[in-house]
Amino acid sequence: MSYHSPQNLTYQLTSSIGLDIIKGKYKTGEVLPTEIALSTELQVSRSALREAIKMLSAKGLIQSIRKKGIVVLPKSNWNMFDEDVLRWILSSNPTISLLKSFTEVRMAIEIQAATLACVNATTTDLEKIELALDRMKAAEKGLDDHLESDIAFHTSILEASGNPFLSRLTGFTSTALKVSIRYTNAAQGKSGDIAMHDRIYEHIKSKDAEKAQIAVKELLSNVFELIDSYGNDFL
Amino acid sequence: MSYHSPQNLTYQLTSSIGLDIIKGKYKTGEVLPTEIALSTELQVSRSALREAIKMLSAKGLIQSIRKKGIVVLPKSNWNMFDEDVLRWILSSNPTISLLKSFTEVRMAIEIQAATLACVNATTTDLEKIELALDRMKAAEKGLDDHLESDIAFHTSILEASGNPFLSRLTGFTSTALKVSIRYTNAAQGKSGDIAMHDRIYEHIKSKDAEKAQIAVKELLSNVFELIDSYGNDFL
DNA sequence: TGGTTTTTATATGTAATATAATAAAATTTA
DNA sequence: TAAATTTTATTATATTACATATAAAAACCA
Repeated sequence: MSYHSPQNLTYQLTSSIGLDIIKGKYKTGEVLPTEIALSTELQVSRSALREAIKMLSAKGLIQSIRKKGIVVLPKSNWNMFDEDVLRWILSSNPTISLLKSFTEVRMAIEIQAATLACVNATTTDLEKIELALDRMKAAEKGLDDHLESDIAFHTSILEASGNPFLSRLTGFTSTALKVSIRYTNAAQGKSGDIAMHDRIYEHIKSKDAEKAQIAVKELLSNVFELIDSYGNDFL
Repeated sequence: MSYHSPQNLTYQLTSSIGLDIIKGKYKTGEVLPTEIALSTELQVSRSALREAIKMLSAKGLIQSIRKKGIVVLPKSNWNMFDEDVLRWILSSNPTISLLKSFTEVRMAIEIQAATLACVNATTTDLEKIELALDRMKAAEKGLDDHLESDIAFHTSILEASGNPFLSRLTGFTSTALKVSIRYTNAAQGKSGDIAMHDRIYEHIKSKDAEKAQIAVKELLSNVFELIDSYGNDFL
């Protein structure tokens, strides 16, 4: 899903410096080494480095100021909904608290998406949700991938909402799912899980917004509990 | 709030090309003119142009591909929660439907934020909300700015949520408010408006999540109706 | 002819260097 | 000492050159 070639030097630099910032090598308000220092240190041209710096500033991590240098912006400026930023944060700092925050946002977004889907979902949208559900059932029998089908289910609801902002949060949700599952290790195969997903689908199909909301809330509350119980082994 | 100097050439290019893409001058899948063509056309160096291109690709609007060129990515890749992208979209295409979608997202986000604020808000957080409320009341008497104080109120609740993702959506909400108000022209001065804000604050203060949720929902439903009624004059 | 390989052209990727603009720091001057 | 001036450090912009990947064209071959 990364739309930058990883072999691209500029993007490699972006990731590397971005990670350094997120890991706290350079803290808020601090200035990075000068462009010349950084480019010689990393053995790349100043142009390549500058392009990476521009990408990071486009994502809200840093700001270049003449004569002063490249300063790290406060976290409140970081584009948390940028997939790169999200991935960098999670790959370096996947705390339980962050996973919970993730789930809280999912709760807000997915409940609204389900509600809107009850009104706006087209036949095609509904088919996509059902298809994802079928894949989840197939995964139970080892015929498909648990994680991928689960992601497909949730993103198809976001898309069915008919809201362009919600439907572009598919990357957020899929990242959340990937990380949650990697760190809680559980989720899949839990009995009753499919049933809950099924219920969400049925309520959306029958356009019962209230019940759909409750069903989504129930499902995500379970994720919440899961993070709490399994999560304590980590961090 | 823009953290790039507007006099900065690279950023000017970024905005200009970004707007062109959003306005549909270059459509999804199409390739932009080559770097050399663009830079000569715009009378800037190739380096400056390339830096702008990198910023746009960091925001998910385009992707540079060797030999093929700079292609416009589908809208599903655009970072809609990036403030630049948001502003470009709204300044060129402020449809009623988009304003409604905005409000739907606010609904999702702010209800969750209020709920969490009931649990997580610190004394300082509550003071900030109250201060914003006081400013709104002052604005009623012409002693403060309506829009600014309204924005302050809503962002302070997002911050009080204690959720790092929600608290970084302040830019989204403030943009939504600015645009909504510019295009509906109304909202401020509406009797009962202050009262509703007051109620939200009181419920958060007394940690009554359910009532806070209802109050936020009520307020935003009003915004919704406002867009519907006033909005039809536009678009 | 039709498919395969080789060549060429083209666009982005990377590098190196020079100069401009600018804001902070240091110095000079009244 | 305080204001004006100069120096300096850092990013900003421009220019040029070359590298590299690859799509398209050309040449080749069975």
